[in-house]
Amino acid sequence: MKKPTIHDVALEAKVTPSTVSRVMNDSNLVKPHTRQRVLEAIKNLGYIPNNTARMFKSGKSHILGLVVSTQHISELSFNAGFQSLFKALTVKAHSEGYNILIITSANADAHSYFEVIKNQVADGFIILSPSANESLPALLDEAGIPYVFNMKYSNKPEEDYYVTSDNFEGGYIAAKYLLDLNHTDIRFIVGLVKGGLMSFNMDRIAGFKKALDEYGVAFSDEMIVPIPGQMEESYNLIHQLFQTHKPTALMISNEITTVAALNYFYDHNYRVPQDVSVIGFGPSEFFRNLRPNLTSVSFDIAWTSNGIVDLLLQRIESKPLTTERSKKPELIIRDSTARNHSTSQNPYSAK
Amino acid sequence: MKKPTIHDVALEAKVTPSTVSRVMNDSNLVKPHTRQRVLEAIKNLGYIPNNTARMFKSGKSHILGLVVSTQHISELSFNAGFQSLFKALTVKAHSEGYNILIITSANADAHSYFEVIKNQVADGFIILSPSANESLPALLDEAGIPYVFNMKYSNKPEEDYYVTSDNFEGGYIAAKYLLDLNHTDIRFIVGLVKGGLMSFNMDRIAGFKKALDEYGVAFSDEMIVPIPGQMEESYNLIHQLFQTHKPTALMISNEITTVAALNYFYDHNYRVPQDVSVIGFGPSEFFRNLRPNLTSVSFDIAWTSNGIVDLLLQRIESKPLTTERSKKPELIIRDSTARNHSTSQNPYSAK
DNA sequence: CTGTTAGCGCGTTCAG
DNA sequence: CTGAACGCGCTAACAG
Repeated sequence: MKKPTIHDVALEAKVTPSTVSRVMNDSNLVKPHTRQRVLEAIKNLGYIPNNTARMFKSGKSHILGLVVSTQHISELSFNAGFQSLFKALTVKAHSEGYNILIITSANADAHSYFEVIKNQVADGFIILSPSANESLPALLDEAGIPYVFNMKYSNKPEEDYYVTSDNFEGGYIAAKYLLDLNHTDIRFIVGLVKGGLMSFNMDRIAGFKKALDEYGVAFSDEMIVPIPGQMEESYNLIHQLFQTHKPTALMISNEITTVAALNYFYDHNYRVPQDVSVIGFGPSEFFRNLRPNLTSVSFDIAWTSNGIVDLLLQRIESKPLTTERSKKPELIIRDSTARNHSTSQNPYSAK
Repeated sequence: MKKPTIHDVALEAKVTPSTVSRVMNDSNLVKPHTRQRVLEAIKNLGYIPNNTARMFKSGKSHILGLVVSTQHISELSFNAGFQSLFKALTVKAHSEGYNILIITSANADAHSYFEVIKNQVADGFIILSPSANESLPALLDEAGIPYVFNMKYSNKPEEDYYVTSDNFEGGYIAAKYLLDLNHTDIRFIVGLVKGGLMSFNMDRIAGFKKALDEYGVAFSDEMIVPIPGQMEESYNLIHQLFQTHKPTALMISNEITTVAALNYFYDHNYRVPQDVSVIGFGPSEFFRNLRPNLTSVSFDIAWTSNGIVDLLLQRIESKPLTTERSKKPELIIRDSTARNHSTSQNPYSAK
């Protein structure tokens, strides 16, 4: 009835548990004949080693905790970036002999995150899009828990464990391309988490500003449109935006809002790109499968994911940290962007 | 340097490990003053209990293994059903005090699955869309490993642990609605896994046939169009299909192919629903956010997910199995279906 | 209320 | 090549 242990196998095979252990771990210190007997006993009893005990004994779980906010989980649909990340992390972890444990926390403050994390079994943690404040790394460091973020976290990158796309560059190349197409009346729609901007959006905005600056176009706060929600809320806010003033070009920092915008344009007979140019941010495959095909700043999420896992494993194994932290994205030009022929200027940024 | 153990805390607080353990587990058998001392020692040393040891001791991991094929993982984008399931399972498991461990297997045969599963730490397993053959339940049962599938698995439901949507009903109501709209030239596109039909698609097809039968429309094999692939392959096969013969209505059993079909129609100026009616299968939110809004057979994935977790926990805790195994889906009528005015008949099913 | 004792299942010494 | 002995960190049973 009860599950057989290594001891039961030992009795059955007329050896000691040590020998069974050696067989289980492919030690070559076992005579073929003995091994044979043990193997048979294992089969007879249907013995399955207690993995918890093995973890306990070895001190390694071969599990990586993937920490995501419940908000993030609930945004899974149409959130192509998260999907790709999740997929690539899983595949990479698996190829390194690790499994992914999903850990969610309803509250995203540093203390809640830490509480949840420290009660988990994992060799290290991948923390996605932390909106927790800056004390989280300190808590984790103090507890000796290895972790890696998927974005810059503090303002001191040299103390920071993360692997990310170069978001500054992303904002920059998107804006530059639109400016080249004679757009100046641009809106940059960025997601909000709990009312605040994530670091990656701040970086994209900085890149956006740099491009404007290079082209002598004045920046104004109205160009940044924060969208604090999901599909429906995004849709409504796009509606509101276009009721007030129709920009000639949109940069949209998250995929859900991008879909919402395209749906809005479809429903209201705005033509993309004739009436409005649109640039998305995220994994290329996603935008290729939208209609119209979307010009997008394309992040190499497989690269990021591999880097995150590599860096984390280096930390876990106390090896030198050789992983590159950042990679430049690429602008993929498709059918959603066109030259601006109107004279429409950002009404707010008139010099 | 080394992480402090319960023993170190005991020394620091001048008590025994048992007392520390009591404090950690909120036992009320500790004098407030002693508790205070222990709590301080814990804080001073930054003590974090060894979760592996706790798991080992208690024999429970509070982890549910989610077994998915690597193929499934790689189809994550646009696979709304899987996304919803994943999300809802995570949320539900979390609300029950469990975490989800992602387990993937490149090979989907029963033996590979079993090998992977038995080397994992989890109290039970949720096995998604198993394409493994029927021996998997037997292997699991023999090893005493609790599991639940997300679809009927064997042909003996009474021996089967699963919670699913009623797929027969799904196929039936979709076909019936199209028949009511005067469509007879219908194609039912179903996904293929490793060249075979999953049980849920077989059920949907059976429902489809029943409706045809009720309306006196002859079934022919050509009405079932297997699509063995992802976005691009789906797109090409839709193209091929419409080159050969244009049906007046499409039922599409998976979301990726649905998107591919809509993209194909967009690219080739087919109007939905004027030129072709389309019904999707999956979670409602997904189809509501497509353009045109898609009529769909809507599965209550939250219900299914909750049921899967409930049933699994009942098995884990050896409680009576009270969970319902199946729920009828609902047909949500939106903008992608219209009455057929042509006289086009399924050329293969002419009586 | 607190301490003592014992053991979960396994792997790794160290002897032989 | 195999066995005996020990301990990983924690908790539960039993004493006191």
